Amino acid sequence: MGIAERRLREREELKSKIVDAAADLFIEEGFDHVSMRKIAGRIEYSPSTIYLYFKDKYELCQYICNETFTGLLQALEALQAQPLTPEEKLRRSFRTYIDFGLGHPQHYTFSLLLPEPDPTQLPPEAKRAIREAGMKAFDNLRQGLRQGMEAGLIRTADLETTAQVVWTQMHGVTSLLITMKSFPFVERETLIEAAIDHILRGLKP
Amino acid sequence: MGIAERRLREREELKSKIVDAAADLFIEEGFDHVSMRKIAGRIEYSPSTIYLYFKDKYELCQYICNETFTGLLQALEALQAQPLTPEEKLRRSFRTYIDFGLGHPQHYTFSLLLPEPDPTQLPPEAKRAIREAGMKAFDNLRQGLRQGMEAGLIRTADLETTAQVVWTQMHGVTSLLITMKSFPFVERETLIEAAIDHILRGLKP
Amino acid sequence: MGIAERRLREREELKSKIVDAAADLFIEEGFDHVSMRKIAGRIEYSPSTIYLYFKDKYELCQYICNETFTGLLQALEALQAQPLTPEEKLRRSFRTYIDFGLGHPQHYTFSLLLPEPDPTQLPPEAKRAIREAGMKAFDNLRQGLRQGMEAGLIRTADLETTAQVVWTQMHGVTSLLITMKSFPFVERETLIEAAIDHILRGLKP
Amino acid sequence: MGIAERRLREREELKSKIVDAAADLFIEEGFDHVSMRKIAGRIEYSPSTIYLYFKDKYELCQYICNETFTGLLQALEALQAQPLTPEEKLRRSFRTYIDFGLGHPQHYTFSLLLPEPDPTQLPPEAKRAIREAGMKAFDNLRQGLRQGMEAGLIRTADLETTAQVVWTQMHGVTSLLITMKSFPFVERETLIEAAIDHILRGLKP
DNA sequence: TATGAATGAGTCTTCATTCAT
DNA sequence: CATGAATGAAGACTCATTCAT
Repeated sequence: MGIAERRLREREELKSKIVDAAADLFIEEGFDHVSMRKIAGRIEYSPSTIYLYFKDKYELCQYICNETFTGLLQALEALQAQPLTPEEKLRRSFRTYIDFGLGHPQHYTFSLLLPEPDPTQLPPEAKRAIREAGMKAFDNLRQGLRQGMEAGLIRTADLETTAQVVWTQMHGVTSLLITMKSFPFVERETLIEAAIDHILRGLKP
Repeated sequence: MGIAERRLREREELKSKIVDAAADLFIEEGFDHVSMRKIAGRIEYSPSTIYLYFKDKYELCQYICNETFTGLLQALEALQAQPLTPEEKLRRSFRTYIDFGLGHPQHYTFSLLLPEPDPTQLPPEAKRAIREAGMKAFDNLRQGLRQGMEAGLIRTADLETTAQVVWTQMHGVTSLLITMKSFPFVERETLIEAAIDHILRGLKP
Repeated sequence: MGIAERRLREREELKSKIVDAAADLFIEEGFDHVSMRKIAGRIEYSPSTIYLYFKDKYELCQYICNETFTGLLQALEALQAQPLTPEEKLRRSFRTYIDFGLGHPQHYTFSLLLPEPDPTQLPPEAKRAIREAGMKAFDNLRQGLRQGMEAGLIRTADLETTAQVVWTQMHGVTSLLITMKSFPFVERETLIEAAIDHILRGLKP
Repeated sequence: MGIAERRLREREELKSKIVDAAADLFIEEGFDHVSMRKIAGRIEYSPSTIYLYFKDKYELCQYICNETFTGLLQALEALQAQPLTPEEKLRRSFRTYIDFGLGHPQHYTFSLLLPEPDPTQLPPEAKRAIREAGMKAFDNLRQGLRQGMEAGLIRTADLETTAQVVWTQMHGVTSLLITMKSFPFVERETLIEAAIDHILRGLKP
């Protein structure tokens, strides 16, 4: 059985290698300019090997995005578990969201920045799967805001609308900082904190 | 003379056709998936014909973007000319920006949503040209905020930071509404107005 | 009739312009890289205008080559008319040939350097016409050698063979100097004179 | 093992096929008129297959030329090893050079006949590589002449100039016989021998 | 006479994918 | 399990040429 185990382990390792190489390339070159050849080249395997692990380019993408969005969700949930004031939780979860986006720009882009109808031509089913984790993260935000309203920290208003507005605003900073690398933004830290302050101020009762 | 005029008109018409077809395709498929062939096919001309009107794919893009950004700028400037209170001007200019983005989603996308390093590999010079009009529009926003601060309508803070934050927030709604067509947003009008209110509230002294 | 004359003159002038521009481009870029567009662009006329003067690219070429070979022939004939010793005539006609080639490298190339079967795909009839003048020039050489033999300046041998050998040798210097621009030849003048000396020495009785 | 061997052999065979087809086409149509498509068509493979064997058109060319120039060099070196008188060596090396050119007309053309600035637009580095073997062959000639001078068989003169003149003369016969297929040359063997005699006579002390 | 418009055939090249081994 | 070979479709772009005006 040692043999079987080793085989399995090796299999997982190669899959990881593929995913990592692909993810790096997404970041460096963007989805459309990542080719199976380039991925294969980077890990020094043949292109056809990738097809033993992923049905096609799209499945590979889907896998990558799922994998990292799960990361966001976990970070947000970990936050809930911490002994913080609701306000602090809120502020920190904004920051977590933004940092996540900036830390995984290509996945963020892939899932939230690309316009529909889908320029990547991902099969709809794949796309749905990719966005699922995003939805869960959104849910987390909604819960946080609800608690804030219940605690009187946040002016009462339609929860869903409020959550969506807040989301758009977090997304605003995140995406422009990714997108407009060459824009002469003020110091990044300053901008992010100012944005978060602005959002919170807009939520005050 | 009638002849020359007709020729010119026909030329303009075909140019329009090309631009429209290209813009549509950008919307439907994204920059990287628009090919000269596809554009040509859609208008039932030969691919080489397009080259009589645009030097290359990049020039075509640049043209499209310039064309519409100019539109935004004009709309914003028209607003300044109107006899409105500074606050009203501000609110309306937010709305104008958002509506513009939603009304020209692909141009907006093309100019503001695409991540860098540039997946389109537009020559930097072209990119710069495209963004110039955007810059002017941003300038317009900055002036509006300055007036607001001077009039005491807006809490005093670093003008540049404030302008950038506000921009990210307008961009947030605009881009998510474009990007996430399938997300179960609340009624669009409600969301936009809530977002603008939220931004303005965050600006209050 | 003044009008008709002017028209004719203008026609000839434009034809000249075309031919000159084309010849320059041949020199600069070589036959295969000269396009009708480029020629037209250089004289600031439209490509289709050229077709009013030449049936196609090949006819244009043919014209150019004929034109300049005629020049070689004239130079050689002028030499015959001069009061020179047969030996001097021979030496000078070698020099004339070589200088002509170096002075019109592209025409020389076009007519004498291109391998057959014809990479330019000139219709055979056109090619024949181009080479006709070359033949006349060769004839001139043959006569010179015959006179040399008759005068006892040249070792007697088969005239045709001798003429052909001499031609290949003149062609050797000429063509390599054109072809191998980057080869570290000794000083050009030295090389040419040495080559001519060598040819003449080989001809001595 | 048998499998791997067969694969390797098949690979070499296809590579040969490509090279042969390309070389034939170069001969028939000239560099500029050889397209990857045509090569592929001739061997009944798809164009993209060629790219599995050669990076691009230039690499293919370079390969072809290198391959045959190496042949010239070897033939010349083999000659040096033979127990011949210096004079005989000289005469035979002239003959070897000429025969080589006539035997590989397209490679000869490609390397020595094409005018510069380069109509083929080979990247300079490729061109350099191609010409290197040619240079070595020239060196071989120079050594032969030096020995001849030292042995008193050849009139003493500047070695470099002499070598270059001799080269141009060998090149003269070779290239005209390639180029002017339709010229009414005297019997080829006669011409070649006469040319060599002529060269040697010119070298006599 | 001159031209602007248009095109079809052709250029090199890249890529996702399949298949036999 | 992994791969090397092969391909067909598609990519941007150029060019000689025709034709109506």
